[in-house]
Amino acid sequence: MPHPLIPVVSRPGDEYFVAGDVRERTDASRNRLLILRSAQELIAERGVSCLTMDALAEKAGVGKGTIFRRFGSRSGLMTALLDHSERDFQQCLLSGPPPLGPGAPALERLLAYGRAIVERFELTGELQQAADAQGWRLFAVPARLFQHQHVAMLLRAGGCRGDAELLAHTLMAGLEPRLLHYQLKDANITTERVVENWNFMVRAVLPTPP
Amino acid sequence: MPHPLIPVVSRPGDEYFVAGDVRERTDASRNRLLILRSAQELIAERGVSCLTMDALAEKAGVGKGTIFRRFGSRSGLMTALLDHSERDFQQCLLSGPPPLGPGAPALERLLAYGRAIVERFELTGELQQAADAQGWRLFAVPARLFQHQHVAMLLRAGGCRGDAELLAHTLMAGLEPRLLHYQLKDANITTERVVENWNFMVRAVLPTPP
DNA sequence: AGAGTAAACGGACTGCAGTCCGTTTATATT
DNA sequence: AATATAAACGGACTGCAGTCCGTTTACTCT
Repeated sequence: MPHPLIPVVSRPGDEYFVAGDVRERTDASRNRLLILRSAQELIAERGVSCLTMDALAEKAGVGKGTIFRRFGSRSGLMTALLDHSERDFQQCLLSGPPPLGPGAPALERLLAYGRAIVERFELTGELQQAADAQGWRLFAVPARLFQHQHVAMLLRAGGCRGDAELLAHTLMAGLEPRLLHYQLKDANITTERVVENWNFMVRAVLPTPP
Repeated sequence: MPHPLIPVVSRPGDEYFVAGDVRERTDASRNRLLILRSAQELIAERGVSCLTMDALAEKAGVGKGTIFRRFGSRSGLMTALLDHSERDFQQCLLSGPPPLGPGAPALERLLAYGRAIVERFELTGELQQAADAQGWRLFAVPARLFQHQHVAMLLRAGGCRGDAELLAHTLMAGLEPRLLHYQLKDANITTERVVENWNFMVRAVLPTPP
């Protein structure tokens, strides 16, 4: 089902394409860029929700089949559009400056993580929601798995006594794009309050420092 | 936008229809039952994901417009199908036997709530996910608001020191159908482990009893 | 360079959710 | 019983995601 050339986001350092050696044909590469660039333009003009695959195909000057061959689905396309931002973010977690990156205590890093996610939502939330769609395999997506591992690791490093793997799921569920959208856009809850709540949860779950 | 006759689930005791006095026309009522019954049959035969609105219209012997007039959307229909189960559940929370209902300490009631949600997922999870669809107004739905209020109330009653309203969101996010589906069906995590994790979170968030 | 081939292409086609609007009908009123 | 009217009805229609498959094309091998 996953086409070998569908772009993915796993860890920084991974190659952009799943299939190891196969080189991307030049026409394929040209069209990929055309499609992504056109998509960004259309989104800039009319917003994510107005982006139809037909319109995109026309604007990019390619057949609709080409888009689907490459990105698999509308949400696959959105995922690809998020790719750069996601890689940057992963890079920050892995080797950026503390407290987001390594070098700070686990607790601090978790707090920074929550704030970063909320702030990132302000920028890319609409895309994130569109990338969600169809969602019950959302959790098996590389970007998601990476972040889950990261949070679970920090929880363990912080000396958490619970089930780090599941706790990471639960905590992260509180930062889901859909929930953030509801809280920030519909329920008029401030960013700061959301971040504070995350901080509270994290502290509640980690043992209090001596 | 919400049609006056769209069935909702708010609190037990509310009337089934939003509009106060307007009586449902007899043909409307007959068709509503026809549609719901046919939907249940089709789902029993082929599963939720195979239920198309066209097939349903044909089986129920009504026009497709009639279905949409009444239920608004596919997920509205699913919500209506969940209605009974939801009402029963709400009833249990409000006036059932402890620890789910009143009479037990807040902590116990929260633990029971988590277990009940997970167990309910086993029965109605597929429907819940279908009712989700399109979801970023999911959180404004009556059934959801009710449960949110309930959990927030228990958190306050339990002496929680954080932001009860937001904590309720976050905790409940860990019991979302999509996440449960991933954990229980895809990741092969046991029910018991999920429940244990909920218990851990709830205990972490409430002050330890003396 | 020329042939062979695997991959990419494109756009007509399918299936489904959701809309629109002219028609029908249940109920209230006289 | 006849009339009025607001509500309900139904199915053709639209728009969009996603598929299919015959055609084209970029590379490889000789």
